[in-house]
Amino acid sequence: MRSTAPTFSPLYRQIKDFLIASLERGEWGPGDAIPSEGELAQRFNVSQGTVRKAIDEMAAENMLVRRQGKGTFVSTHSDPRSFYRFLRLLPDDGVAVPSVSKPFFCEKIPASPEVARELGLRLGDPVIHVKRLLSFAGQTVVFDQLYLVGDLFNELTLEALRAGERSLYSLFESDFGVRMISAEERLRAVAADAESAGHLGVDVGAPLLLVERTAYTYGNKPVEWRRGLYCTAHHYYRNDLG
Amino acid sequence: MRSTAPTFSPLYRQIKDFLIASLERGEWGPGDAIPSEGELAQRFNVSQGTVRKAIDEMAAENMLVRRQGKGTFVSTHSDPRSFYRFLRLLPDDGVAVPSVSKPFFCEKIPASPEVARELGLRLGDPVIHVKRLLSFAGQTVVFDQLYLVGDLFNELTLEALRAGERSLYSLFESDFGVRMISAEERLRAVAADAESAGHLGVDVGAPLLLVERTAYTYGNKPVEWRRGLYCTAHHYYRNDLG
DNA sequence: GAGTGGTCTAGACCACATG
DNA sequence: ATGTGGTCTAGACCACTCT
Repeated sequence: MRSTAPTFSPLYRQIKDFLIASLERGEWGPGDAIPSEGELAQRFNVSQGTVRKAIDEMAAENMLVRRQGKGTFVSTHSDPRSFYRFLRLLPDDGVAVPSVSKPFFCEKIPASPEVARELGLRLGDPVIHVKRLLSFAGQTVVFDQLYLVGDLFNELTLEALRAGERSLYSLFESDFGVRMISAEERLRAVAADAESAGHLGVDVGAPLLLVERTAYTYGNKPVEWRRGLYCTAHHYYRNDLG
Repeated sequence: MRSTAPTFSPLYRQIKDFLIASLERGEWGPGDAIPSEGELAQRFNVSQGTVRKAIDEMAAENMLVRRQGKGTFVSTHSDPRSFYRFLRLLPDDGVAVPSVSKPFFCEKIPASPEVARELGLRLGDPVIHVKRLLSFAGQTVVFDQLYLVGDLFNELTLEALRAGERSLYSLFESDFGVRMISAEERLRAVAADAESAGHLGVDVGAPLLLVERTAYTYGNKPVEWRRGLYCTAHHYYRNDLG
């Protein structure tokens, strides 16, 4: 790891970058343990403290999860305690409830100007358009429209989406090897149009929370753009300003 | 340090707690430099690395700001680069613009059930009720109603609120010694009522973004509850899911 | 040059999980 | 008993800022 050439990034950051690249290559799958700090230190010829600092940063960014006595593990969307953190909607009483996803539309289309811009594609590049509803306790609360980079989700079908009880991101991770690491959301209040009103069981013109999300995988590469309409009559979007 | 159970907290955490208590006591004011890592290490009879870890955590929580070569400083809401991070509203083009706050109402009232619950007060305890408008580029975009713990903001008047160009939190910090450290927000889409519609220049029933915020000072003590109505016709609420 | 935070090392010991 | 992450030390040197 020590390089003779003049380099401007500290050792622990080079190690972090190497580990991220390894994750990207799929060297260790979601839920797997990565090598111990001691072993990595030997492998890179650095002290354990240096490896530790690299892993600390990655854990802070939710790419890895440390568990004392057991090891360090690759985060996974299947594990609620580590990677189930993108849905911020809670019922009024604040008590989280399992959600049920009901996809009902899936089609490959050419990217519109808006979608192309948000996903960093060229106009007309293939994207997968998905529509789904989300329910809490039997009540439909969210109408989502997803646009996925076509090259990465080539064989995605409605049947595949409907299989299993997993979250979408968990499915993307296990079936397509695409892991969502971070996302940026833009929120607005809008009036319900006819389609949304029908899906959510509200009147046309009723206020809905519009949530537009761009989701990124390793290297801040955008892979999903999503437009969700949330009915906030009995639920709210929670945000912690840390 | 703890008494409920024989659970021991690590050294660096005890040091962190001590530093937080010092900040709470006002030992170092906002913007001041705290003692250097070396000096603190001597003072506590620990190694510099242990002090460092305590400060690292506090910097990650935005209580302190490190500046290489200069020192470590107490965060302040007056400094845009460190503590001006609670307003998440941006114009559609994404380019931040300075905001102008126009308070127009300030009155001491007894806490309603809702306010008492959110602020951890008893029903009827004194709170300060403030109303203000926020503008971007001459356009009124936010109608805020604040409820402040009365004991901490005893002499707050409309004149004081109007003095200066500072943000409210900057004023609270310098004039009342109350520093907002973290906050929790709950967002909903609602229809504009008559008062809000008038202030924001929209029709009654137009969709508005309702943002309810509880803000906390040191020790997670709630000191402000706020209900804001955002007109999101040309602005959006930005949220990063890290 | 003096003082600060930032990186890195080598080694010790503690706390937790598992066989 | 062994292996893992978590804490702590003492000291070295680097990078940045100011005088």
